Amino acid sequence: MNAAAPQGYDPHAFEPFAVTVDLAVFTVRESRLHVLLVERGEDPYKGHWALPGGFVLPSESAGTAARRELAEETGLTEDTVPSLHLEQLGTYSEPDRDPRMRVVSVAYAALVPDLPEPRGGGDAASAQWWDAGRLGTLAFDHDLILADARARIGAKLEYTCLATAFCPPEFTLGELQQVYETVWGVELDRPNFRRKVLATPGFVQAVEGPPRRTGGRGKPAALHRAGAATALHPPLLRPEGRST
Amino acid sequence: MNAAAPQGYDPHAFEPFAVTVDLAVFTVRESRLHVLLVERGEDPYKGHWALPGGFVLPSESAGTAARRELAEETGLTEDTVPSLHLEQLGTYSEPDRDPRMRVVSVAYAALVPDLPEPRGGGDAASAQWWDAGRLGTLAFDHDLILADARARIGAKLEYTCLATAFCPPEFTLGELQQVYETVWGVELDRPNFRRKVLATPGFVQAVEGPPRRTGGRGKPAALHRAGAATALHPPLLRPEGRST
DNA sequence: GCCTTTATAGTCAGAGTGACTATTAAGGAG
DNA sequence: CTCCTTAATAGTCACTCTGACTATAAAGGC
Repeated sequence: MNAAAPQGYDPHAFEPFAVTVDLAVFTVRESRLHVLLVERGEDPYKGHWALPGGFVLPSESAGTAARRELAEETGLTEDTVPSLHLEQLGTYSEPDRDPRMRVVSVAYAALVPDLPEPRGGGDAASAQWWDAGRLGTLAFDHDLILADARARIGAKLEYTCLATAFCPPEFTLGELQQVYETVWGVELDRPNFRRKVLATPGFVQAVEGPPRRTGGRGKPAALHRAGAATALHPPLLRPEGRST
Repeated sequence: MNAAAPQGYDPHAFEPFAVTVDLAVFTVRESRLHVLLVERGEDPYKGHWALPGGFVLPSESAGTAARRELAEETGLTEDTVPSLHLEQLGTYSEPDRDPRMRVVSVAYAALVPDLPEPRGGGDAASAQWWDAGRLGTLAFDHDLILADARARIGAKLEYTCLATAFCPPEFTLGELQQVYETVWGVELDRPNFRRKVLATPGFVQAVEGPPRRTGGRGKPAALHRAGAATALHPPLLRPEGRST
């Protein structure tokens, strides 16, 4: 049995699907990984929390739709969003994943710095940050998507410079280390982390001048910006085993 | 502008899409990376070569459809296919990627050992292996998909035990090294490669008994099987830079 | 001033790797 | 049968990177 001759299909013989995007938007707040969720107002799963998302419009690619949804849900202006890291995770297509109809969803993971509060331009009045470690059961297959997203992000921190996406434009190495410790759920040795980051060309660049960090106690830290590099070579491996 | 209230969509307000799967099926033949392609018999791109693929049926997930197509195109029996490595690459959804209609395609990469010849059970009479290094322009956005697939496979060889998927059930370390060299396009030092593979628990396991490889000249090599491990820790990094 | 906290500098041993050299065991040519 | 070639396997050595520490510097709180 075959759906059609290879690529030589009849334009009228296709099955209609709805295509949506779902977003796993992560941030680090108070040393905890947080995810942006929206509360469902209708059945199915009324009252449950779900990943934000929506339909892919006829004129959009899935990536464009994801970026649009991200802007709406976070309340960020359209000119801030392009700088955010948005990454396609995978596509979820089990026939029964939505009880009402056949919906195929392209999942994206987004990494944002600690934002004020979600409510902004979008109509997602009930959007809210949740501690990713203390979640109940989400709607649809969003538990699975979220688990995949966390695994992917954790793995990507190992061999890319992605961690800076969680930080504000200027940050200290201590803050960057916090990102790793929070996402991986481990503690890292501070001098070793510092040595590794500084030894990787293009990971971070020191901000000139004597400006230093205020706020807490202890010696002020030098500020850094994200560098031009995207890959980490050799990688910064997690203490224990791996995932993937 | 928003496609719908977050997840609270009207079942009738969706846009219809066709959903297909495209497969990048790789193998290593004669020290060259090969891809399985099919020739298009109809416009658009009539006469061009394309990745095999087809529609996702109403009762299937994309993964199920990909596995079905893989069985059809390679002519492998249904009971062999489950053991093959099949991995979701990503979803391609540019609005104009198919000139006839809106088609969203979920791409998969498959790794198979060197098979006799594709033609088998399927109706893909024109399926054929092509040297991945000497390809013309493919139909649709399949050049992009194929490039992404090669990048993904190359990266995965670094930190997973995936290379054994290209090998027959029993193989020599030299054959395994060939896989790395072919996919990465580099030469590796034989003793070092051997040391690394044997030092990774669960990567390969020696086949008992004195049986040894016949065929070529030179000292016979011990045979191995794929081990239980899936991750490579620490990774086997490519000599030069990275991709991703 | 003294203690606490955090940033930064530096040390040292062990694991892992790249670049080699050496040895063993086959087939093929004379 | 030998010698030569080829490929597998064993072993060496230096260098890099990392984990585990120790030490110093610079802030705030008391």
